[in-house]
Amino acid sequence: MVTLAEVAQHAGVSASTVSYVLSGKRSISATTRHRVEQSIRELGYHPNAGARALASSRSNIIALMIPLRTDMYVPVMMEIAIAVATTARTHGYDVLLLTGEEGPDAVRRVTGSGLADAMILMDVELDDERLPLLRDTDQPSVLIGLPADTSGLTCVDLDFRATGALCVEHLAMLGHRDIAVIGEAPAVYERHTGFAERTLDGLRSRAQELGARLLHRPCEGGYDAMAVTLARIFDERPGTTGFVVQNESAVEPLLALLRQQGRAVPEDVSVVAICPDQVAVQASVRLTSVSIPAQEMGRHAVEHLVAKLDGRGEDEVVLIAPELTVRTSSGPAAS
Amino acid sequence: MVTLAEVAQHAGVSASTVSYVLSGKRSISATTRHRVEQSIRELGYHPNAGARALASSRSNIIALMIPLRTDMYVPVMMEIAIAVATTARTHGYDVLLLTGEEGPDAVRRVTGSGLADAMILMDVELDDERLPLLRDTDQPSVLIGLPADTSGLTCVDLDFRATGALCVEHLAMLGHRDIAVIGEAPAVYERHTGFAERTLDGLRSRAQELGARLLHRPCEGGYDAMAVTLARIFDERPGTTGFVVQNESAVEPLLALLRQQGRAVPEDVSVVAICPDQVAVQASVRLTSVSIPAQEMGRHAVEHLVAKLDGRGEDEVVLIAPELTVRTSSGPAAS
DNA sequence: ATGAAAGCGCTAACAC
DNA sequence: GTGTTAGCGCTTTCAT
Repeated sequence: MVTLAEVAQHAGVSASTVSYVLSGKRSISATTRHRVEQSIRELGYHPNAGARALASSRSNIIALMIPLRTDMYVPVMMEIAIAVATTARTHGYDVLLLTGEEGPDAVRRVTGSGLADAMILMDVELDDERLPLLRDTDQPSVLIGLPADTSGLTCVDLDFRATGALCVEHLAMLGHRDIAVIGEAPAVYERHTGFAERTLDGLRSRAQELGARLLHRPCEGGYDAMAVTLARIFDERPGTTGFVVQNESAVEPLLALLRQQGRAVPEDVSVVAICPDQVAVQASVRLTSVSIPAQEMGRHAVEHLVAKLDGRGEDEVVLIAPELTVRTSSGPAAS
Repeated sequence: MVTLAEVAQHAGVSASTVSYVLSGKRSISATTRHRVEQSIRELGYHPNAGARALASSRSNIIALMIPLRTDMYVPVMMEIAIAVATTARTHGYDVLLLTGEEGPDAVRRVTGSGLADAMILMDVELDDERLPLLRDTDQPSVLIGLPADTSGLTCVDLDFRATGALCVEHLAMLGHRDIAVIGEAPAVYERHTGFAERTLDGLRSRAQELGARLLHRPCEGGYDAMAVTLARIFDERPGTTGFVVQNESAVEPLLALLRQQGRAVPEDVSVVAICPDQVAVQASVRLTSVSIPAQEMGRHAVEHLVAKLDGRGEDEVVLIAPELTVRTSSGPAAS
């Protein structure tokens, strides 16, 4: 293993000079810099992470807590994780992957041990038990998702309320009066996941403003569950012509069932999905949808964190504006 | 920040005693152990990761390199990543998330800096450029996936050759003679991904042995691509009655298209999928499938790594035997 | 623009 | 069974 001292000796300078060449924290003459860089290359030197962390009390690591569950939005989580990792690298940080399993203890462990300089939490619940710890520590953090009380926290999320509103609006403008919402699995609502409730809020209030009738039904994924849900919906509201789907694993079953029942999309019923673009494009009908900006959220979270670590950056709530892409699953209501 | 020295003082013992209580590397009398543990709790002590890494030259971190691409098996990757993270925790390790982006440099950086004690590589290509580096270093590593030359390496993977054979066997036993294989996107084959080629090998050799005719077609995901591919297949081999699908995003489109063409599953055609169980169960027809044991692979990789780090554990190639679950998408060939 | 040297908090000989 | 102490490799004052 090559040490900084060896590099210093090889280059004929002192250890501190090598250190400063590396950090750029003080000016170095061009000649010595080049000599040092040359030695570094020749010897294949890599600074020791532990020593660096100990001396500087900076690990250059960002912790990312992902949910343990894989019942929901897996591709989105993955995309966020990848965006976090690649963005972090461009700022000189690595990413430590934590699962929700340890719960609040993970937060204590990471902040207490100096393993990471900052953390990003995904899958935040409305009243998340990790939040008090985050408020108590001076370690910067960013939530992806929105808890009930955001005071003293930085959050990044899609504006799900606006997303709900946008979906209803699109359908209402097309003349749809009876709109059904296919939601996430009941468990998601039971654990009060913020995005699901906020979407519902947006859907409901906008529907009321526009005089549309809304029927919301949570739905487990899959074909069978969707069949039951759909039957109930048409039972209660036979005149339903608009659908909003916020459940990836219900999308294709819904389309298949509608087809099977002889209801043409978009001639007889319109469908708007809230899902990643990939899902919307690959579905058997190209879906009008609001996409989930996974990459943007991940990138944003890291950049905010880096700003905080550099002493810039305030606490704030960033809500990303939803964008609805019209594809071929929505059209004017049959009259 | 609470240090080990402070704990020692508070407990009225020396620093080394505290250290040994923590590591269990020498016997401590019950009374001192309790006093120390008490102090640790009272003061809320957490060992400093950097200091520990420096002094012990062990970071207690395992690096996990995941592919940057998200065109394939995203839920599987996620499941592996989660299994790796949780298993690692049970052994006292944390997981550093690296994307393939940096390529071989990431390997150099991590081994060189002592950031991680070991690494797990996913998405290994047949002739992966990271392999020489792994062979050169004495840092333990495990590949999830199988390169062409496994000498000096430890690998864990589903036995895809046996998987292919098993699928053909199942269909052949049911009397199917003309079998079509819907594969991954062409790009996957072009980059010589090991699992895709090995599956194909298994399919082909077993088909030959059993006297079945095989038609292999790569396929981009999605409905439109699948429609084109399917048309071609029935064009070339009108008598096709068996399908093997190894492409998650082709599964549902295939089923929808078959339905649309009036080909009943499993009465007219049988379908066997190679995919996660979740996909097989949630599809519009419950699919006979060979599942991808993501959890098992992740767990296995970590446990092998931990064994190596503890001085146990040999290099070896672990091929997990495929299991085919019969569901309702396969049946006797129409005669 | 460069050097010397004092730690950072912990581990692991080495003593007893 | 416990204490003493010398580093681990780096950063960062304080000098010059």
